[in-house]
Amino acid sequence: MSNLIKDKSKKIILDAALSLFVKNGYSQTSMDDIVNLSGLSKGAIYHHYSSKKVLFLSLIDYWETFYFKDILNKNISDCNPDDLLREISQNVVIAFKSKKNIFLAELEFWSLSNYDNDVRERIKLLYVKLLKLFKGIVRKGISDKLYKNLNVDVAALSIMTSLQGVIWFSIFEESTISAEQYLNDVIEFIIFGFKK
Amino acid sequence: MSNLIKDKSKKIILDAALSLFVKNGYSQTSMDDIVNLSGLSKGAIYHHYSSKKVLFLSLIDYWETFYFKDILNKNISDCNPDDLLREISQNVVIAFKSKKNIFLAELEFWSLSNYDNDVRERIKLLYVKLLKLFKGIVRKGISDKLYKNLNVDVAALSIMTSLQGVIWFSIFEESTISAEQYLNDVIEFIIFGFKK
DNA sequence: TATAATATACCGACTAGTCGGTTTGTATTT
DNA sequence: AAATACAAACCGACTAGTCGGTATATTATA
Repeated sequence: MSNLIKDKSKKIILDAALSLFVKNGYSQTSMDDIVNLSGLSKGAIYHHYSSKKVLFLSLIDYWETFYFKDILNKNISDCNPDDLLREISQNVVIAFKSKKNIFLAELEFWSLSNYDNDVRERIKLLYVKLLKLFKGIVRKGISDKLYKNLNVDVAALSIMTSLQGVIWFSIFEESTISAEQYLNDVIEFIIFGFKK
Repeated sequence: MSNLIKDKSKKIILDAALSLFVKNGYSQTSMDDIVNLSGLSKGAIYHHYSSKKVLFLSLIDYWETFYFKDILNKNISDCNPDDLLREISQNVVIAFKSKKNIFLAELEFWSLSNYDNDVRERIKLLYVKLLKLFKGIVRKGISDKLYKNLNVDVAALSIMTSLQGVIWFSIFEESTISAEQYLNDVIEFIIFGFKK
């Protein structure tokens, strides 16, 4: 059978698994749930993924390419750091508006990272990539004499935690302020703080 | 039987449950695990807590009084906003150093909030309290002409997300920077950003 | 004060059901 | 014919919650 059809089945399984894991959590989702939602059989799922955990780990890859490709592929060298940070923030806004699930998935990844080494190591990789990007931007800002002599590590972590604040919005909807407003304001706030 | 002995048993159960939920997660912790660690019987646990979920919800109260009492009882009126923010940050540092579990528990609470309304409403209460405190501090800073005319909601959320950044450290230990250093720096960074 | 009556705290075997994973079988493609 | 892709019945380990019963403490009564 062609790779296309094979990949199609895999995609069906991943889509079903992602939506169920996000909606009900990893442990509260049974393989039978995934069987029912995907329309495929248990045999089919175990043919493609050797265990529930392997399926979950594959989901992280799937999720990363789906969501983070826009952010991780930014080119630092020929860009204004301020605008790049605004752009990244906008990417998060767009992602939040179109697929709130993305951040709920991230929360699930965090949670499992706490008691599973394989998941933690996999997620760690992602944050190393993200922090590397943020550090690069901050360094460019400093060498361009745009930002003051910041502690690059702390600055990068501040960007990350601020952006990750949207997770909060994806769980606890707050009426007085929208996630978009928060992100737009907080990134300006950070940029201001970075300035000389 | 005296309330003292009754409360002692409850405390034993809560301590056992907290450490297990944090270590292995809610779903991955069985009532039998709690039976074994606490040394009490299943009957005893179900005598005090009608279900696993009720036990978990009680744990949130237990956790809140244990960790957040120092922070939530701050008095705003007669204090310098800058110093109060530093003090709160220090409370978080101390909590992190003495009991990393606190933040892993918070992560577990977040995760379950995602797919359980009762848990979400309970946790929401906590964040409303926290945000109210932060908003009060920011408002004081503004009226004291210490801070610029900030959007109070965004500023409060920025404080919260920055402090919650320590959760990241409790899962992914990063060698280049410590949680303490992060917290100390990020609170100064925020205070600086608030200034006129 | 002694005793009876009741309420609370606790024990642990048991049950009904769930879930991850296996096995066996079939259809399709190469 | 061999390998791949899938179907579905099945298995054994595990789990939340129950229940009949015991022990201990508190209150009522004589």
